[in-house]
Amino acid sequence: MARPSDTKARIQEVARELFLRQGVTNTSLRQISERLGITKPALYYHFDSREALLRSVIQPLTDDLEAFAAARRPGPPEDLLADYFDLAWQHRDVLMMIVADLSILSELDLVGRMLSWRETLVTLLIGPTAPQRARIHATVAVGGLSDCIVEYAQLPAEDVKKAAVEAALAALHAGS
Amino acid sequence: MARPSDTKARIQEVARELFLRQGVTNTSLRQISERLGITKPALYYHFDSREALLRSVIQPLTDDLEAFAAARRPGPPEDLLADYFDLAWQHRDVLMMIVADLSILSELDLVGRMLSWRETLVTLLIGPTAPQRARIHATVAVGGLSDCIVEYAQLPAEDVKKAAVEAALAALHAGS
DNA sequence: GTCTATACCTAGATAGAC
DNA sequence: GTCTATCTAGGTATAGAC
Repeated sequence: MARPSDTKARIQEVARELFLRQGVTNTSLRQISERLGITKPALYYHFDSREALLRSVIQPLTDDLEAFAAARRPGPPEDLLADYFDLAWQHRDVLMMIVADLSILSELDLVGRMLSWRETLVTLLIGPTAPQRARIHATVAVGGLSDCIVEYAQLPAEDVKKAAVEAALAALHAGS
Repeated sequence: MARPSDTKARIQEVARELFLRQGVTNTSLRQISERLGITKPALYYHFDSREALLRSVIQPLTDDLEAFAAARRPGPPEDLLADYFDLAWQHRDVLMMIVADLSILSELDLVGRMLSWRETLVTLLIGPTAPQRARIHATVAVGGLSDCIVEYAQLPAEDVKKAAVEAALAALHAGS
């Protein structure tokens, strides 16, 4: 056991679990280390800082969002919204963690990237020259859709997806 | 000047300003006291704890939400959504503060009350017996509307209100 | 290469003098 | 009503033993 760097993976697992269950701010390095039966400073051998540890927990989500924004081409809004839903749904646990403590976005300098991903999605939905009214409609669509991910995380994915995407589409096309 | 308890009001002002500008978590009692030219323990004469101080900053919003939920009767969704928009818009600075650090909701035991207000609004919109699909539509509507308050807080209220309410209405009635 | 012991800082909070 | 002094708990980080 404990092939050399099992420990690093075990730290990530425990950190992820505690971050999810009791929030990022309310989880101390001491708790994590005690849970593992090692001392606090031992964590620093594997991670440069608490921030680096947190970053590693969030990375799967940011990687996927980055790839989505980079690879996506304009297309039918229903497909874009559905694919965005699927991506977010896959990472709904980490999303809930972030929503519960949005200050981690600024801590990790993720605010800009988040805005840029959202901007990309909105532009894919309504095009680059749309007026502000359409932009607000798109914000209701994307924002409302995202809220459903977190709010109905424990329901069957397909039910939530169908209803949420149709509502988002309606918001997008409001008054046209 | 400094009628005896000016100081309490001055503390609130400074705390509010710092909480808004740099976030609740990132604002210490030391910063607040230094800004006022008094010492940290002096704050404790006026407020029992940091939490009590934070609570007093948020209170105008919670009072208004409480009154809204208590007094409102079912009516046309466009009126309900418009009135809810107005109320939230009035308190958009405090709302941004909360959104930037949602963990303060659980710190102040406000999660339950928030859910209950939202529940009340949803029920006013779609009635008490509506199926889950309608409930999800309403969540997109209310969630998307709220997102716009925070995202477009610096634009003219009327422009945002018109576009956001019409998109929320469309989401609410999607597929019917 | 892996972890322990330890140092040091800042936070919120309290006691008691003035 | 405000101050000095101090406490405790937690945080990050380093030096060095094994």
